[in-house]
Amino acid sequence: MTRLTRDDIVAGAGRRFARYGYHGTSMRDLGEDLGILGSSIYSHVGGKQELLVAVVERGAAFFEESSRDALNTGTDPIDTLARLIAGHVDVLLDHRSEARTYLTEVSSLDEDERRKIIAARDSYEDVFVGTIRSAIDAGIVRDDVDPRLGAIYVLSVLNAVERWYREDGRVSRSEVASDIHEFVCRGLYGNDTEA
Amino acid sequence: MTRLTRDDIVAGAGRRFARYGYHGTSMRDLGEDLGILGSSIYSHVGGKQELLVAVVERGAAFFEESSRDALNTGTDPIDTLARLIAGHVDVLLDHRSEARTYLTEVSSLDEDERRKIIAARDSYEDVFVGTIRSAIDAGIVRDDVDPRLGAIYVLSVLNAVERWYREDGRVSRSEVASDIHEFVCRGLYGNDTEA
DNA sequence: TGTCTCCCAACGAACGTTCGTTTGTTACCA
DNA sequence: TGGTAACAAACGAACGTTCGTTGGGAGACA
Repeated sequence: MTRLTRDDIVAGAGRRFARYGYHGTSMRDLGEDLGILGSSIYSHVGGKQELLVAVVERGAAFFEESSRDALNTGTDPIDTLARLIAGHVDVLLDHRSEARTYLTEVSSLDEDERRKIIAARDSYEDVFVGTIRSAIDAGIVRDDVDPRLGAIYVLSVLNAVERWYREDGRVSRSEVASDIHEFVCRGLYGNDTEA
Repeated sequence: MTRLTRDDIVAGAGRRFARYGYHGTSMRDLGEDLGILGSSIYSHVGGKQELLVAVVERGAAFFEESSRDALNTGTDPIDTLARLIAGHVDVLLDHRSEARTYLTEVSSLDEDERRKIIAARDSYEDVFVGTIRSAIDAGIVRDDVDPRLGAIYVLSVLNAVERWYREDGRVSRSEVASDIHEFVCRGLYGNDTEA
């Protein structure tokens, strides 16, 4: 029976929040997962809301880091978009609990923290918008695409991945990423394109 | 102060569940929305879980009806897909509370009901899968599209609409539907196609 | 090396509150 | 006058949280 660290508690909270939601999780439930009493959690953390903040901020940081990497290493708009997509899928599947909680429990955050997270989410979305806009300017993406709507569509497809992807399935995560990239670029019709 | 019907209660519950989630809603909260005491709700309904079931089943019925209409009136796979998309957007925006609760609170349902709803959701998805498969057979959709994945992508874009669409915005819901149709068919590149 | 002290994760009981729900009563409308 | 929507009070259970206590491990000193 080893002793737990604050990180253990936050990780456990993430798993619970992701599966049952913030309001569907009690401190005693969480303690049981961790093998301690609910009250013992307060040796590590100020309260339940503080746990949610910690989980959500971890999730936000993963996405932010991913988009920064894509912007730094992308050679052109479409390459950047491919990196954004692959990075998003990786974050989603490498950090499922934090990612899911980040995506679904924003409304359970207290006012101030919620504003911060919404701002972070908006600026992450802006990276997609800017990349698509650049691709339009470069003549790669058709010019009747609204960059903002396009970004929303791409992120909609991406965020849903976590809900249907099975780790033990016969399709790897990099295949998922490239399949999504192909879908959002070529669509269902997918006539040949020179890009 | 008119007296309320069971439908009023279910509608109010839908609004609360959609905004704050099932576990984030108390019977007293709900009563306050309706102008009565929380305990008075029990004059209309057996309990909280029964309210969730009623809301979710309404949501499921709307989607089921929409897909049936599309199948009955669609002239060809792509026309059917367009109708499925427009119908989905209409359900989402005409019945936001029920639709959102249906999409997000399945995990709060008791075992038996949850299984029923998941089955309903799967058979709704199957309509999209079948339509895409038909479109592949007809040579309209490229044959390297996995119909199941394609359906998931399309539904991912659709289900997200409710989260960003603003009724007072400058874009109508039918414009949303046709824009999404164009996106999922042609993608971002969107080279011309004869369809 | 032995022992002593301090630390702190974890306990277990209890706090006040809120939860979903039950019950008996009231007051209105058909 | 019968039926019932709504009230008001109360139930036990569960909630997030507090608090005094405990017990075992790490470092200091002899």
